[in-house]
Parts: sequence; C-alpha cells; structure tokens
Amino acid sequence: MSTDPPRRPRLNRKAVLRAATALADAEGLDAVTMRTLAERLGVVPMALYKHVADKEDLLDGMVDTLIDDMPRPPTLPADQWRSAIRATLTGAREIIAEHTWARRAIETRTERTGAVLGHMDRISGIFIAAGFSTDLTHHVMHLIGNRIWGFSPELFTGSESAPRSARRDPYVEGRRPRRRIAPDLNPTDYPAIVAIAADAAARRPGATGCDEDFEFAFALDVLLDGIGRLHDAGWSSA
Amino acid sequence: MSTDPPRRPRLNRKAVLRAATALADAEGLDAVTMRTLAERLGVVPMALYKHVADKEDLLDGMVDTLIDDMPRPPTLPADQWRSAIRATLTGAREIIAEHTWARRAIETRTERTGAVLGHMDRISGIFIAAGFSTDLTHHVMHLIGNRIWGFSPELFTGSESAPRSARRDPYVEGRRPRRRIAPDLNPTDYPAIVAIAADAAARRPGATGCDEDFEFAFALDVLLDGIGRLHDAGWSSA
DNA sequence: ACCTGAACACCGTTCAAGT
DNA sequence: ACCTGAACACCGTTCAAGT
Repeated sequence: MSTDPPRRPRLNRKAVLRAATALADAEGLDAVTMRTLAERLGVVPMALYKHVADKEDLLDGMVDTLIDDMPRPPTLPADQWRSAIRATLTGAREIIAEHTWARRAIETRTERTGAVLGHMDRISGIFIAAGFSTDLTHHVMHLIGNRIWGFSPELFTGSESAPRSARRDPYVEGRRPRRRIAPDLNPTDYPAIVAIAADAAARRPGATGCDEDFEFAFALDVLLDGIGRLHDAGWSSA
Repeated sequence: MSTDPPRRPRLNRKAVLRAATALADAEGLDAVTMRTLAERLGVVPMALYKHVADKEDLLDGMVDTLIDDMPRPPTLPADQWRSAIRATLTGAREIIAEHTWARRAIETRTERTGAVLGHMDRISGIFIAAGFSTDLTHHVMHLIGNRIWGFSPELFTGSESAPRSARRDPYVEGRRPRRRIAPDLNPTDYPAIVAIAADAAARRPGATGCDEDFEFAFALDVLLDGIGRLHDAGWSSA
C-alpha cells in the first residue's frame, strides 16, 4: 500500500467557522475552546491556527458568518424608511434567534470587521437615503445601539449563559434560561419591581420571563417615532 | 519569642472586593484573576474562597460595590420624573466613569443581586410615583436598558478591552482606546459610514472617537420624550 | 502548504491538612 | 475560623519538526 490520502477533507476557514458555530449551537459558547473545536474536526489544536489568527478571530468569524446571513434591507421608497429599518432589524433578529450564543458573542466583539461595518452602513444608508442629515443619522445609530443586531439588552431576564445554579445541569446546557422577574422578592424591599412582576404575571398567565419579542418591537416603535420627530423638526447637534 | 500575630490584617469580603477593584482600576478587568488578586493581598489563592464563592461572585461583588456608591434619586415632586431619572442615570454614569472595567463587568453579570434590584427598583419607582402604570413602567425599563447603569452601548468605538493590536502595548494597559469612526474606509464600500465619519470629524476637529457623553444625553432626551408621550396618551400593552 | 508533538505559561477550583 | 500546599483539569498559544 502506498500513502493513503487523508480521509478527512482538508481544513479551511469556512469549515472551521461552520464547526465552531455548530459547537456553539449545540453546547453553548463556553464549549467553544480551540481544543474542543479541534477535537471535533479530528485535528490537533494547533492546526486551527492556520485558518484563524487566534480565538478572537474565530469569534469574529462566527459573528461575521451570522451577519452575512442577515437579509439585506428591502428596496422601498425612501420615505418608507421606518418599514425598511423595521424589516432589516427584524430580519437580523430572526437570524440571531437561531443562535443563542450570538448575543453574547456580538456584545464582546471589539473588531469592526467588513461584515459589521457593512451592516451598519446599510442601516445608516436607509436614514441618509430618506433625507436624514449625516449628523442626525450618526446619533440615531448610537440611540438604536445593539438593536441593529436584532436584540435589546436583557434587563429582567438572564443572558445566554445559564445562571450559576443551573450551569451544571446538563439538561439546560446551551438553552436560554427563562426566569420570573421577581421570584421571591419582598415587596417591602422592592415595591416597584414586585408590582411590575405581578402586573406582568397577570397579563401573561403561566409565562416565565419577559416577552423579549414584544420588548424589541415596543422599543423599536418608540425609537422610530422619536427619530422621525427629530428628522421632521430638522434636528441638528450644533 | 512566641507566635507572632500576623502582620497582615485578617481578610474579609470587603477587603477582597476593594483590592479587586483597585486591581481592575490599575490593570484592567483581565488582570483580575484569583491568583493575581491573592498575590496582591499577600495570600494564597485558595484563601479568597473563604470570602467569595467563586470568581463570578467576586465580579458580582465588585459591581455591587459600585452600585452602592451611586447616588440615590433626588427627592423631587412626582411630576418632575424626567429630572429625577436624568439625575439618577447621570449619577450612575459618574460612578462608572471612574472605573473603565465597570461597563464590561456589568454587561456580563447574570445574577440580580440586591444592589442590582435596588437600583432597578429605585428607577422604576420614579415612574410609578409619577403615575405611570406598572405595565408602562415595565416596558419603559426594557426600553432604557443598560442606560440605567449610566452607559450607552458602544457602537462605533471599541469597548473597555483594548483592540488586539494595542493589547500588548503596556502604555495603553487599562486605558480606553479612542479610535476614529472610519480610519481607512473606502467610501465606495461604506458610503454612509464614511459620510458620518466625515461629518463628525468636521464638527469636532481633532477629536478621536465619538462623544459618548453627548450620545448618552441625546439618547436620554429622546427616550424621556417618547416615554412621556406614551404616558400622556395613556398607553397600555393590552 | 498544511498539520503534528511537545511544551510553556497560565487559569479556576478540589481536597485534605494545618493553626 | 481562617489559611496553606499540593494537585487536578483545564485554557490559549509558542516553537520546531514533520510530510
């Protein structure tokens, strides 16, 4: 027998990123270590460094892949910028909804890759095409913040990483924990929060945690309304 | 000679948290390891575990200390809720401004400690005292999001951790990197972003990065305006 | 050009023991 | 009650070598 060809197809960046995404989807972001990822690919850890610069680059690449999958803004008349923004952000939300690790990964990125800049540019472009000044567009982007990625900051509920007590429970691995707003709070200590929790529970019987979809849409409505008023009033930072 | 009393004062939780904060202030959040912290305290790593449950608990404690230092809402007539919210959030901002690591630490917390709940309760309480429904107050808190801690999400600028290229440079250790919005971007690739960067540069000659204080105040204005409209209109989620 | 093997310099945390 | 010593089970990443 002569030298067998390697039965494993040769690695490339895309395959590494795809495997990392699958690993994060299945076992959570913390499971994505260079060593575990290499093992899943049937390769030695150092082999990965041919295709990603380091672990940060790996995470950047995972996020980039996600962003590339986000739908582009629809072609609409320029004055329908509200619909265009809503569609773009909702489209982004649908992509990240399939990957529980995405929110945390995005929040920790510091590198503004081409994919990141492209997404920001497309959204800024909607405002500018609608006649917004670049000045207003700039500050409006800051105002919208991470909602350009399709998520609101989680306030009452936990984030992707499970609460400490549940972390060792294999049944909740990689799953988004849903907890009540105020499970056992004393109304004397936290009157407002307990009132909010009671009201929310009454409105959505049986539900655990907040309705993040509702919160996202609610925030978007308020923001787009306020943004529209500024534009109509000819707002300027000067 | 009999047994010398330990020249090092006996450790307690507060001293551990104080040392951890000093370490983060001086060398950044990544420098806060159980081992380094122990070394600074002249103690073996395991000694820390008598005073904090684990590293997450240490970070929770560091954030709690910060929150405890934040000024309480001023006592104002209930209808001056805008001023009360503004004062509270601006007060929070002043505290976290002194600690560059705070933003990242807060964003990664999943435990809602008493200090966290207390802060949220005080802010919710301002709305409720002003006659906001608990329903509206709930969603308004989601809308404001992390701005209750005195910061906006950073969009164009990097976060507390330095960019990779600068990370090895001891001169920028623990310092907030300030970079231009679009240092070397091709206008053909990113027309909107380049336009924004050019406009921002023209308005603030010599400035690097965005004016985060301005962005915080801008967002607060828009949010409080929109929130006030909802309240006046008798908004309800039903 | 791509992958391997062995090592380095770290982590957080356990356990059992000391005072 | 508080701290120590030694060890365990990991990390990301280097270097030099192999094919």
